[in-house]
Amino acid sequence: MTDAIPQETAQNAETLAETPEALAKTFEPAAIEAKWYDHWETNGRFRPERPEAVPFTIVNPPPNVTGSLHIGHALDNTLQDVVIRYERLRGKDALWVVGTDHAGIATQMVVERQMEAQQDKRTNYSREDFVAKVWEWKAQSGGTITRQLRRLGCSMDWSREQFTMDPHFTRGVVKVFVDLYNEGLIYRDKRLVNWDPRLKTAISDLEVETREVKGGFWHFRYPLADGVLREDGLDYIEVATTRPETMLADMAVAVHPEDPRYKSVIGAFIEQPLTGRRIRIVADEHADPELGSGAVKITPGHDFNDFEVGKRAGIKPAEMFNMFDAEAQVIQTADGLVPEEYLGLDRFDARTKIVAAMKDGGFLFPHVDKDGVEHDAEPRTIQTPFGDRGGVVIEPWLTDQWYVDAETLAKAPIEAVRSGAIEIVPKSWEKTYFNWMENIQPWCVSRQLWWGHRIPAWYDDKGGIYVAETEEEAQALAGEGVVLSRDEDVLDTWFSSALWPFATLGWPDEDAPLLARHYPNDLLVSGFDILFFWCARMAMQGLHFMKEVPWRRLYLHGLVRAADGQKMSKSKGNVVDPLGLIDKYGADALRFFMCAMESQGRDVKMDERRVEGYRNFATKLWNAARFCQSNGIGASSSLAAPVATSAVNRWIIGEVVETLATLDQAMTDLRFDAAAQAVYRFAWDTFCDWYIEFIKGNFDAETKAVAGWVLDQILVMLHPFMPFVTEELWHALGERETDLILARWPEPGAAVDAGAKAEVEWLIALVSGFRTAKNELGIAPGAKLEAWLPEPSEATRAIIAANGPAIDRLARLSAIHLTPAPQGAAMQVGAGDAMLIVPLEGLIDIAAEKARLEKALATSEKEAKALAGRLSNPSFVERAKPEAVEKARADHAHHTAEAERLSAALKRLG
RNA sequence: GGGCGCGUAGCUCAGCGGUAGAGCACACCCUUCACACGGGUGGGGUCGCAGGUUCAAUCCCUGCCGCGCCCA
Repeated sequence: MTDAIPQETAQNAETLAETPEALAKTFEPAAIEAKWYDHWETNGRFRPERPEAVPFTIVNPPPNVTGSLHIGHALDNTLQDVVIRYERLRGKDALWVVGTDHAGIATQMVVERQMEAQQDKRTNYSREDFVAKVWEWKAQSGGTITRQLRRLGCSMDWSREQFTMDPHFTRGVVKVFVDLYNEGLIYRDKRLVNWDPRLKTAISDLEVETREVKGGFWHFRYPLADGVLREDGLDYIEVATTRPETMLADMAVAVHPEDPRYKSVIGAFIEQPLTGRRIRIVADEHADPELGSGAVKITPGHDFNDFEVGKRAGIKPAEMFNMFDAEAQVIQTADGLVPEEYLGLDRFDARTKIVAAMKDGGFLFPHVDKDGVEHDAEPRTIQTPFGDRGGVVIEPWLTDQWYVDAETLAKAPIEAVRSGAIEIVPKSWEKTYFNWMENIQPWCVSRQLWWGHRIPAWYDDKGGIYVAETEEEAQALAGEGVVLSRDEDVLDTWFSSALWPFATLGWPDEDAPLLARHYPNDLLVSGFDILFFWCARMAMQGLHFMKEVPWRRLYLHGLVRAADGQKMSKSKGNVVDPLGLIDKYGADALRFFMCAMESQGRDVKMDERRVEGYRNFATKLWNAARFCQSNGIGASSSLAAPVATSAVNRWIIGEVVETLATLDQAMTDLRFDAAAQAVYRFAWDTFCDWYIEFIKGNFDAETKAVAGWVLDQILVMLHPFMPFVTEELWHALGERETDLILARWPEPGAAVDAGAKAEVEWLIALVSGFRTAKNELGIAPGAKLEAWLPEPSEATRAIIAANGPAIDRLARLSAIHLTPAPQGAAMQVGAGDAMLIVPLEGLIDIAAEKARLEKALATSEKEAKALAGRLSNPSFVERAKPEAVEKARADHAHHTAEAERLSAALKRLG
């Protein structure tokens, strides 16, 4: 194409394919992929200089530096690459930001695991030395996933690759923390957090997975103190719990204020059996009279519900008993009442021991099952919180942590989606988004880790807090001579990745040139599984700091599942390695599969046979190009469709126009499946199966020009989906002024020619009709026949006259006589309004031909009858849309005429 | 308990008011000079079930059954 965008035409000619050589018979992806990727990247093709062009921006969800490419990345990145390549071809200044995430917990775990393997551990090092080791590890192994993204063909701007712990990014993170603190949107608070006793850090609500675990419900006798009796005379209260060990930190027993069983003892005391602690009976609506005994033990320091009950009962968080250390082993409570024998026990060992002690003391009510057998506990399924990384049971633990006022920050993002400033695609996710955003809880952002962004807060020895971007500034705030120590904790990784859409563009530098041009981003493509973790938080921080939405559209795709529909997981052993699929079928085939299967709102089920099918598609295209090449059809020199006179050429140009419209619409709607299907059908069904067959043996100058042009349009339209094979063919077909990746999106400047379309469709009907008839009558497909067509319409006569060679070759008719047919048994084939007669006296099975025609007649009659029925219904004619009535009339006429032709044909057979 | 989604040909999936499609698989034919990773032809579906709205429902509404995910 000569109409390439000027600044890209000056290319290094040596890097382009030399004089076209004959293509090999089979398409072998591996060598081609490596060659072109390297060519694109080293020649800056992913981000050409286009200062005048409309910007288009996507930021890539940064994969963990620890990661390697899994099938979900393959889906996510394929979709982004398709969009970016599409927009780049359309001439936009397309920027695809790429980088990796430091992934605090995951990365620290990886390095610690390596140390473990060498009988070493993190705490053998200073913080600085350990962090240095992580950086070393990152330098060594951090590039795995970025290399793998290249194999997928992703055209990211590697020249600006980012890392969330790059100095400028860290500056952004620190500024955000300090600014939010100064605005009162970040604060330090003592409350219960989700504590992971394995990783020894707090985690956020989102990082907790609730799983069902088989557990027990133990019922205990809690004796009333001071000789108090209940109204019914009993001297104890029965409490039940799924976590008996927490009784070491019990601070109350709660009963419903209206519960008649306990009303009289509200305010009295319990003397706990094991600790001897005196705890008060409090009234609280949290206690459900219908549930168990109606009384619940309250451990405010170790249970989220109890924490609230405790606060309502006037217990301050600082006074709440804590009975666990960071590893969830029993420690002494502030009142010193935990018996020696429990100290140091793991929480689950403590549970066993406590149950035994209570039982021995006669304080356990056994559970009697339906067979009358006694058990210590009633078996129950317990909703149990687990850490998503550490995999152990989460312990609610009372600590000081940093919290973000998410509720305030969520307001603008909610409004942005409501107003349409952010469009969520598919729309069905909006409800989930609103539901979460509107019920959002304070976000705990501090993590007790070493790898990450250290919190910019300093403390003096009197508990004063100084938050500043640097130690000097903190010192200035505290005053000279005050001894400060920095907060030991780091920030939640998602706190930093929330800044990805703008910190990657240079923020907070005021003169960052990319920022104004590429923020807001145009689109974000992400899995729905990180809608809350990442997308929602980007929206919060983006709107707060940039005062604008981070992206105009948010596309959420599903998961890639195993062939049986199960979630892929290492433990199930059903993971499919995308690189293995690329090795086997090529990156183009895997990419096309991902697109073809990506219909909005549905998970993608892995189906290797489909990947294979799309590999076949690439080969099909390869061979079509090879055929064209061998017949002198090559690179087109025009963006616009060539001038065409023949019907077949005018028809195929119209088909390009229609395909392009379908494709553009699908891309606008982000319907990747529809887009892929449009190109697939055009390339295979229309171009290969019909157009090429029509032009075989007739390669005049016009046809060569049109064929070359159409093939080019296929390459351009298919390029976003299958970049490698298309780029290879692009160059193989002739000298080019630009690589395909920077070519121009089709602008045929032509329209559909209705006459040509009707003509070719008549020919297709003729050819198909003969193929079917021969097949059903057992006539060799290659047999050449002669046909008679008495009294053809003018249009039909013209088509036959103009398409002699094609009719001869495809319909395998040596002649169509426009005269009355000879008498005798004949095969009869319909095409449009014509019924062609092929006398085959003695050659065909008349019964079979009769059956064939009768079957077709029955179909036509059935259709005609159904339509007649509808048309005779007055309410249909009156109430249905006029177009529907019109269509029904036309269809009815068509089927009636068809039925007439078929009965006439049957009559001729006798 | 609340929310979302799914149930369409043997399989994987489109379609979502005018009477059902694709790819693969299957059957039959074809060593046609681009391609057997191919060409041609064909069989196969009461569109989960039951009601309702409508001239007309796979498509809209209600209920039910089954499956999955998310949040309590």
